[in-house]
Parts: sequence; C-alpha cells; structure tokens
Amino acid sequence: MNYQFKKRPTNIKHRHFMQNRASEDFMHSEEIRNIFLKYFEGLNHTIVSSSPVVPANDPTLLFINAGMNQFKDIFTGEVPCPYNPPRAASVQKCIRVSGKHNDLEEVGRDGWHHTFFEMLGNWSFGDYFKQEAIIWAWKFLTENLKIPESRLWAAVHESDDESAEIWEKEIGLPTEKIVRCGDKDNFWEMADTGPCGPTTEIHYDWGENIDPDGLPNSSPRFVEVWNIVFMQYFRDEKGELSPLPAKNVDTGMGFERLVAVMQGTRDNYETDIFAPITDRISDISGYEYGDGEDVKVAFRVLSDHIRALVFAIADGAMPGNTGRGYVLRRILRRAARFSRNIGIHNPILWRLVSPVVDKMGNFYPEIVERSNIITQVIRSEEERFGKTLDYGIELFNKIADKLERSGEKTISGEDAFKLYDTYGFPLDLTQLMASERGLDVDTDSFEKFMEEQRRRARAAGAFDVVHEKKMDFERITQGEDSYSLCYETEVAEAEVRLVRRQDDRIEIVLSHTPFYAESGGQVGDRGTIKGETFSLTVNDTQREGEHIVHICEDIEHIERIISAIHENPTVTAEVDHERRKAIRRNHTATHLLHKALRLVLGDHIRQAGSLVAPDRLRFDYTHFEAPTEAQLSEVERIVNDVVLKNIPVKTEVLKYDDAIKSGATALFGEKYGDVVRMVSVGDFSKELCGGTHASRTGDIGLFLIVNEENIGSGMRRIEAITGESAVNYVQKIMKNWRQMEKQFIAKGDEVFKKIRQMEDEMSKLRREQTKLGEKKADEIAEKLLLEAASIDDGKLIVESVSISNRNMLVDIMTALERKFSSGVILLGARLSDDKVAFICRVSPDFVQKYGIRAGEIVRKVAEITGGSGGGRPDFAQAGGKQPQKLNEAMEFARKNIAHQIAK
RNA sequence: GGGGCGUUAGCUCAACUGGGAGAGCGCGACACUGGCAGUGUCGAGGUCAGGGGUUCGAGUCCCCUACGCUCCA
Repeated sequence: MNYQFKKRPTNIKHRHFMQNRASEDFMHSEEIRNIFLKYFEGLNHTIVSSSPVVPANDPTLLFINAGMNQFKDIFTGEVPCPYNPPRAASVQKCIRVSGKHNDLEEVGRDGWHHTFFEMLGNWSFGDYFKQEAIIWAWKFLTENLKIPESRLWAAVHESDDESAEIWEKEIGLPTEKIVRCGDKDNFWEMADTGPCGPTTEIHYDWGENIDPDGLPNSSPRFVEVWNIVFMQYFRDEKGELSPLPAKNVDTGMGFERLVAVMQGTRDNYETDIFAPITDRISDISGYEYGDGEDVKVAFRVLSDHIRALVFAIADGAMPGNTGRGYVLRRILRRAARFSRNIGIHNPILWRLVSPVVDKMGNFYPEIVERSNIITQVIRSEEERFGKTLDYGIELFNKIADKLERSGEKTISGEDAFKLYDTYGFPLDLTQLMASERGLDVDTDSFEKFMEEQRRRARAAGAFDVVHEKKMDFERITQGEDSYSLCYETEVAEAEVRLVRRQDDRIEIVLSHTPFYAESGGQVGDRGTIKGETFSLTVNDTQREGEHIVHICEDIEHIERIISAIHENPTVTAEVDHERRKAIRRNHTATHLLHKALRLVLGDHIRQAGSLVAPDRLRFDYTHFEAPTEAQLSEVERIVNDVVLKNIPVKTEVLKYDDAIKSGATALFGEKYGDVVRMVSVGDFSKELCGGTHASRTGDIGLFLIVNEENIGSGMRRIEAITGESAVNYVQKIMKNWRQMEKQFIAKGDEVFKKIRQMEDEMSKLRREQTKLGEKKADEIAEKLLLEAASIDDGKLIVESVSISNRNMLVDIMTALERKFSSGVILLGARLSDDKVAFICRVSPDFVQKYGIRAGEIVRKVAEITGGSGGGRPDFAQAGGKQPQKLNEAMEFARKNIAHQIAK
C-alpha cells in the first residue's frame, strides 16, 4: 500500500455550528481576559503586559513557558520589585514544546495539550499571602465569572493546614471537597535548591456521571483551573527547608482551560479561541472538526501549531536548523504533515495566520504589526518543506517497494539516514510511513550513521586544535598585564610581561597594548613590537583568557631576542595603521549593513556571524529566502547614503539595560556584562560592540556588496568591501567593461543587445547546420542504398563516407534504417579532427541467423585504426586514431562479414 | 568549517553498467465533433548549469566554479 492521505469528501456537509461546540451565549475569551485584568487592577495590582515568547536575555530558556518567567529575577532577589504595592498581574503568552507533560507529539491527541497557550496570573512579592490569594481566586471564579460553587473543589498539600483552614473556614468549602495531595501534585520547587513551597489548586468538576468516585488530581472528571504557589521555604544543598523571610505568591491559570469551562466544553479546541482557525481549516479542507478522530487530531495540530508559529515569529524567532529555530521548524513540519491527513497537499499554514491575527490582534498588537512577515516566513518555509516532503515520499516509496519485492521488513539505517541527511526527511516521518506499510526502521543503525556524521564534523573542526597544546609563559616582569589601549591609541610604550616561544614563533604579553585581539568577528591586529636592539613583526593578536597575546611568526635569532627582552623589557608596540584603518572602516560598514538589511528585508534579520578583515567584511544573517537584486542594491544604496552624510560614529560605555532601553541591537544568545560599549551612528544604528570603528561614516568611502549566498537553510551570507578595496574593485570591473565594449564594438546597453543578436545568430546557424547535415545524410544514404550489395535475404553496406563529424554518421544510419529492413551496415569516416569513426547496425534477424554482432565488428575495425569501441549486438559505435588505415579496416570488415554470412 | 544531493524543452521530471536526448503538461497548426468539454494528427521548442580532464566516444566517470536543497559542528 502506498502512503495514502485522506481523500476530500465528495459531498461537503452543510456548515452549521457544531453541536458540541459551546452555545453562543457564552462569555467570549476576550471578555475573560479583560475581566481578569480589571479584577486584579481593582485589587491594586500593577498590570504588566506579556513579555515576548522569545526570551530576550536568557539563552538557557528556549521559550517563555510560564507567567512567572518575567518575574524570576524579582523572586530570586536579583532585581528589586518595581511595583508599589509589590503585586502584579498579567496575561502571558507561552510556548512549551518539551517537558514531561508537553511532548510535542502529544499535542493534538486530546483536547487540552498545547504548544502555545496563555497564562493568567497574579503575584505577590513579599506582600499578601495565603489568605488573600485564596479568597481572591475563589471570588473571581464564583462572583466575576459566576462559576457555580458546587462545581469547584480545592486541593492542598498534605502538610499545608493553613491553606486547608482557609478553604474550610473562610470560603466555607465542605471538608470532603478539600483534597490533600502529596509532593507530586501540590509542592512546587524551581530547582533542587532554592525557593519552594506548597501549592493549592482549584479544580472544576465536570460531574459525577463521568467518574462518581473520582477526585481532583487523579480523575479526568476534574480539570485543574488555578494553581496557587506559596513560596515560603528555601531548600539548601542538604535538602533541608528553612522559612523564607519574604513569602511570595505565584499563581497561574491556564487560559484555554478556563475558557473551555466557561463555554461548557471539555475540548479547548471547541472554544471561541480556536473557532476562527478551525472554521478556516474547514473552508480549505471541506472537513468539519467533528469528522472522526483522525480529522480532529489534524485540526487540533494545525490550529495549535499555527498559534505557536505566529507568536514565535512575531517575537523574532525564525525557522532554522539550530536551537529555537529548529523547534519552530519541527512545529511547522509537524503541522504540514498532519494537514495531509485532511487531504491538503498545498501549503495551508500561511492561510491560517489571518484568523489568528484577527482573533488575538487586539490584545497582542505585535502580531498585527508583523502579520505580513509572519505570513511570508511561514509560507516560504512551508513551500520548501512541501517540496522536501513530496520528494522524500517518492524516494521512500521506491525504497519500500524494493524492500517489499525482496520480502524484507526493515528499512535500513542507511536508507533512513539518507532520507534525513540529504533530503531533510524527518526520522519520525519515515517511521510513521514505514509502520503504515507494515515495515519498521533500523534506528540503531541510523544512530550509527548519525554518530559518524557528527564525528566527521568534529574532526574537520578540530584542525586548529592540534596547535592548542600551549606551552607555559616565561615571566619577564611583574605587574598587571594586557591593559587594552585599542580604543585610544595605535602606538604605545609598554613592558613585556610574559614571553612564550614555540619553534620559530614568539608570543608576547605586554603590560598594556594598543593591539586589538580577535573578537566579535574583528580579526586581530598586526604591527610591530620594537625593543632597544630588535624589532618584531606581529602577525596576529589573540585573546587567551585575560591575556592579549601578540603572535610573531617566522622569527630568526629567537634566543638573542629573548635575552634582549630580559635585558630591557621596555618596548614600543605599534599597530599597522593602514590595516587597522581598513578594519575600522569595515567594522562600521558591517553595522550599517546590518541596519540596512533590517530596513529592507525586515526586523526578523538577525546577525548569525560576522568577519571583519582589512580587505573585506562578511556578514551572516537569518533570512528565509534569497534577497532580490533590487533589495540588495537598495541595501547598498542605503549604506552609501549614510556614508555620504558623513555621520560621526559615537562610542559610549554604559549599563546594559540603559543601552537596550536606548534601542541598541544586542546579539542574540550572546552574554553581555553589566557594562557594555554601545556604538552608534547618529540615529541610524545603535549596536553593542567591542570592536574598533571609523570616526565618521565618510571614512568608509565606497561600500559595495560583492557576493550574496546561501550558507544553510534560513541562513545567508553577504560579502562586501569598502574604501580602497572597493575602488580597486570598481576600477578592475570598469577596465574589463571597456575591453568588452571594444570587443563587441558597442557602448553601454548595446553590448547586451549585441550578445543577444549573436546568440540568436548562433542558434539559427546551428539549426541550419543540423538541417543541412540531415539533408546531406539523406543523399548519402540514398546513394549507399543504390550501391548496396544484396546478400542472402538482406543487404550489406560496408562503406567509408566523406563527412566531417560524428553526428552525421548517426544521421546517415537513421536515414538508411528507414529504407532498410534486413542486413548489415558498417560505415566508416575520417573526421575533421583527423580521427576515425565507425558506426554499425546489424538487423536482429542477422544477429540471430549468423551470429554477427555489431559490437564485435566495430571493435575489430577500430583496433586496426588504433582505437576501440563497443555497443549492443544490433548497434555499435567505435573510433580510431589512424585515418590512413581506414581503407584497410573497411576491407577487413567486408571480407569478414561476407565470410560469416557464407558460413 | 565538514559532508550528502541536485541543476536536462516554457513547467514537472525520465534517460540502466559511458554508445542513437525523451515523456507528461503547456504552446502552435490542422482535422473530427451541432456547440462546448474533448479526441486525433503534425509541429516548434535543448550550448543536458559553466569550465577543464579521462575516453574512439561523456547528460552519464573525475576535478574546479556558480547557484539551490539538506544534514552535522
């Protein structure tokens, strides 16, 4: 069986509001968010807006996955609480893709797993505690949302009598509806050590008819609505608890669940949150959400994943092949895969962006603002995956067919790896498709190939590591070292602190130095270090821990130099000024390029690597497709425009937070200290950067993009040049161009016209020549037929013909065949390059009757002329190198064939 | 940085171990049909990405370059 997808139903049902979808007089999701925030605002909470789902400052966290993430630093005490009174509430967008309860593969199988979801939460930072938290939560649910008290239960930690008492005495909840649970359900901790404490939860009861004896936290009859965490202890390394001086409250209420409860459905996907999305999927697919379990799963996967994608991309994540980007890619691909289960083979996700934006844009304006780019990114990634998928499916079928023919049951790790490695076909998909055909996949072997691939990649990267076995430095003078003067001066007097030698290489650490050590993509400086009696050329400068190491290679008389240093360690260190100037130019140009790219291509552009050398600059960035020529030239124009404005480049040292506040671009995933350098070019560009820069943009001179290429999926690279390099480049191009004009005898655009004319002329001539050749071939064939000897029941033609190229020989043969049924034809010719060519045709009946083989004939004649050849028994070609022997060869063949027939 | 794969007609792709560049769709003309849908016949359209090499002979093998897809680091 082939990998089959569900067919679109032929008679599409009349669309009606699904019966099991909540009735229309429900409270809408938008309203629930508002009531929640208003309620806590009324209780003196500061309303904090949702932070981006992509954490700005926490490389350890893939996505924001809880409402409290943005308050973490306040809870740990690293940052003082900015709210007065110290309480806050928010609706936080979250994404969870891994963890015990959030495996991506679980999403869609039921009505409550999500990758993207919203969390309602209120927090107390050492302010109110159990009493208020519980009462407010209860009142919100029962009074503001009017959930019947009879439906609500509470769970508390087995040790937490305080909370239980509040539930019983203050709320008046019957004791049998206050359930005590263990650590698993009702104790919270951030990590093995640190703040922790008991929790209490409010559960919604769907009714006895589901499970008469069920209890919260153990029966599907209940859904946990609100989780309230009381941070009251601190756990130390020994595992012992001590009370915290300031007790905090952290609460979280799953928005989708709450809305489902309010709208009377147990399936989150049946709430008004998802309705516009599932409706759109219905419009596109022709299926309804209720059309069977598989259809339901597909609808859920699509409508969940599109929300995650929209929000992640809006906050700056891009599908890619590492980290966060890879997660996005997996989410998108999973959705695309499931869309095939409802008969959709074309990109669909991008068409689901607008229902998400329409539904949630009012609360989250960022998705409205960026809806175009979101749509573009998703569409392009989807289209690419569609191709990958179709191609992969085809290949998979070939592999599976072959397997089935041979009766095997296991797809080899090699095949699975090839699908993955070469075509990006996910292993889980291979497994899925295999299981549908009753096959399995050798995953152990797959892993071995994977490991081999990793090994190769590591081995290739380890080339430089061979040099790594560093010797110890020899100390020359005492004191601090490597004080950097690279921003202030390019020449300075200093003392040699440390020296290390290795073969003909000396490495020196100075007390202070104007040299810039390679960092942030900017290459290390070159220059000279001069002592009283010696002068060293510095080839490179590298950072090694806290040391700035000046590397001098190919040095003669190392002994003498080292003893001279011992004698007088005072030196003058001088950077190669011209080279540094070129580097500074290119570094500033890199910032301008970065900004210009964002202006032209969009804010999703992220720097993914950079090289700043004196002769060129290289900038890697994230983008989902090749920029057009027009876009690149616009980028180039913008940069040159800023150059012409000759804006001063300003460098300031300031606090990280202040820099970010003033709008500086920080590199993604890069760790910064508290104090950073900010390089700004007027209002045009602000970037955190430790490199050296031109003093005014005018120093850059001409900026030219010389190359743009793809370096991996979702990643692109631009190479550009500035200053002198750019001038040299233009001069060279101009010189070539003038030469071209001269050669084509044309000016400007005329050259292209001329080339086009010549191309047309060429192809016309080529056609004419072919026709002439065919005509001549016909004539020759005609003549040969007349002269052909009749033998037995066929004809024998063994002739040399006077033609100049090999193709004509084939043409003659084709012409002869039209009028020739039975016999042997051997043609020989002396070609224009003074080589010999043969072609031979033996009709099948002659092959049978006389055992004459075309291949053998041509091989023999070709041997005579010093060549070789071969082919099938009925048709063969050959060639030789000695034209003077052509006649001899033909004579030999004639005799030989006649002889064989006579036999 | 290191691998794998691809680039053939306007489009989608074939062409086995080197031996006559093809199919489907699209395009043009003609014919059949009351009209349309359609069917049939004929035809135009190719520097097999570019360059070099091996070979009597390269779309096919080797090397380089360009562009794209993909995996690993």
